[in-house]
Amino acid sequence: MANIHDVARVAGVSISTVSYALSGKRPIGEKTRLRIDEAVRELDYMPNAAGRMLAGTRTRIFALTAPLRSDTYAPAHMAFVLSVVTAARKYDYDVLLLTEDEATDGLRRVSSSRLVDGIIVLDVSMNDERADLVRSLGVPAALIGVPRNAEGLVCVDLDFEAAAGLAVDRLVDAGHTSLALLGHPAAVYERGSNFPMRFRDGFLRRAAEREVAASFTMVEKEAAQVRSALAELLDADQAPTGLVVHGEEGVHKTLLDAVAGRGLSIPGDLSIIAGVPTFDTSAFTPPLNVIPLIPADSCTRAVELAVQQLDGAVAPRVELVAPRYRDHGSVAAPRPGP
Amino acid sequence: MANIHDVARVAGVSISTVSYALSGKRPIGEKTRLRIDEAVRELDYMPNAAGRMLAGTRTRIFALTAPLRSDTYAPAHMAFVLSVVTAARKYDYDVLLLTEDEATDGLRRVSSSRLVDGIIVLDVSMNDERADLVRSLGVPAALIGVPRNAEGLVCVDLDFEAAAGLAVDRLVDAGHTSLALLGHPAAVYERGSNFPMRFRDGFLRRAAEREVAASFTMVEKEAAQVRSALAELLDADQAPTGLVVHGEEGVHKTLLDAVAGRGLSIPGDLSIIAGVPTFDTSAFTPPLNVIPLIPADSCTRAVELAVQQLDGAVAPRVELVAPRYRDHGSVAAPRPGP
DNA sequence: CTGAAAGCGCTTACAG
DNA sequence: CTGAAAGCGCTTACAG
Repeated sequence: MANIHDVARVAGVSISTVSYALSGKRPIGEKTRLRIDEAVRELDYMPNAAGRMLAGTRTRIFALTAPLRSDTYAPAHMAFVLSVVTAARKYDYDVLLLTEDEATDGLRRVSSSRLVDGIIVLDVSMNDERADLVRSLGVPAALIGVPRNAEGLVCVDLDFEAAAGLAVDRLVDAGHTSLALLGHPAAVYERGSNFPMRFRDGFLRRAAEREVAASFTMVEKEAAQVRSALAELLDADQAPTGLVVHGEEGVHKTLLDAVAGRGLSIPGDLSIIAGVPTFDTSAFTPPLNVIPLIPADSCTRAVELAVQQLDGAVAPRVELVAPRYRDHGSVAAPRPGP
Repeated sequence: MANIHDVARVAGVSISTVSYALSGKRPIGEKTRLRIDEAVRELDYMPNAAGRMLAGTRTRIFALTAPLRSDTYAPAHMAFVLSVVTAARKYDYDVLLLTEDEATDGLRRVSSSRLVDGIIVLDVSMNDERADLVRSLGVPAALIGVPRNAEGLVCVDLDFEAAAGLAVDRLVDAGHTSLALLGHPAAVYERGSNFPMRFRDGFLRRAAEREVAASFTMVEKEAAQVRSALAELLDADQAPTGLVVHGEEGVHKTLLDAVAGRGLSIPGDLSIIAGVPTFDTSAFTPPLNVIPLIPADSCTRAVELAVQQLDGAVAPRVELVAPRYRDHGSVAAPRPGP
């Protein structure tokens, strides 16, 4: 395999000229450049990665730590992982994948051996030991998700409060005055992640601001529980006409079944918006309006912030990504009351 | 950050002694080793990865190319990716993740820049351009899955034929004389992957060998189609009493619903075995006996074969991983005939 | 059992 | 606009 000396010899220049020509870090004469380009092509030269790493200041590798917790939804997880890789490649960075069982040891290892220039931390939970580790390592890092203690860290996450607020706005704008949020199982609110809480709080706050009735119900996954939660809501006085659902894919499907089972049509009798799912709600029957959790949005920004840290200090921050709304026809004006 | 010279100075030895002490490649005197160990601890020394790569013969990094095709089942895909990383770590290897959109370019890049020592190719399809590329690159590589042209390549895969044969054996051993295989949708057999075919062939061959009646039906995903396929089988003369199911998670669930809907019990009226799923059939109602596709089995072996190629040539091969059988109580003797 | 030294393949001041 | 040379941090013959 050809090295930089071979290229220099064939092109009749010094290796530093080859290096500069390839990196573009200093101007190269027209004819010189052409000869180098040709030598590179002729020899099928590609710079040796280890040589670059050692001589340069960058390894051009990021570590990605992506735990697969039991409550992680695999397709979403995968989408995040791939989005990080895709975003990193735009900056000519490769991504080293670290798994859960080596979460902190792996981070320690790749950063103290200088294998990586920085770290992307995926799926950060409230009490995430990786957050504290990253802080103490002092390595460039961007977290996707917000730990309880985000001091000194660069975090990116969807603006869950705004997302819930957006759902409320769309329903209220359509004329609804009684809303309900069907949330995750109770255990989720007691445990690690904080985004279900942020979503719930955003929902209730915005509903209050818009001066509409609003309720919040935690829904267990079992079909029977979903059905009874729905029944309880719809059979009450002042039954909500607009629902926001924040839960797993299965819960959405069961819910839609249950709604149909009660002879209700969407959006004729009931308007529904899916809150920050990572799955596709446009294939549901009927398709649901949605405020999706878009992996590429957070991941692109996280990679960007990691790259920026390499060139200079980036102020610690929690950066919230704006939610988006997609209309699939599941929201309409409520039926006129009796 | 401390380097090897710092350690040598603190320990009062030469850097070569430090290097050998750390690598264990030559015997070191008792006291010398202790002083080095202490210096390492005191300085919190960790060898620089780029330095090792450049001076040594290994980068200790494998590339993993893991396309996410539309028909890929994400949770399984993720399990394979994580299994590769976990297996690689056992050999002190890290894993660089390459995505679909950079599949061949990425492989070319990381191998000609010598960033990686070898390549693990995931989810190989019949006509996989990555297979041809890997062959032409001449880089150590292990493929998981078998391309149409496997010449010169090291491939690992589940023995799908044996898996289907095992399912047949278990049913026949239990006393069944009429079996049916419910397979994937027709499109799957017309397209890329070859394992559904191998599973089907193994099923039919073993059934013939065991001299029992056997049928094969391709089943579309829609619930109605699953129900009608089942009805057609069970309403026939000589209806099968033992089913093997090779399909997606949803199809299994629909099938179990349909069986229950017909008032049939498992395994009382019908014995069922799930063929090579990547999901958990023990949580179904009822739990299903299963010949699982175990990511760790294939991935561990693939990584092992990749590592072996670094030390010496490994003969090209298609190595089939033996299937395993897990009993969850969904197979019993058939009801005595009328 | 240990050391001095060459060399891996680059990048980047320094110099002209 | 270009080159000679130092140096990044290791590993590994070579030598004793």
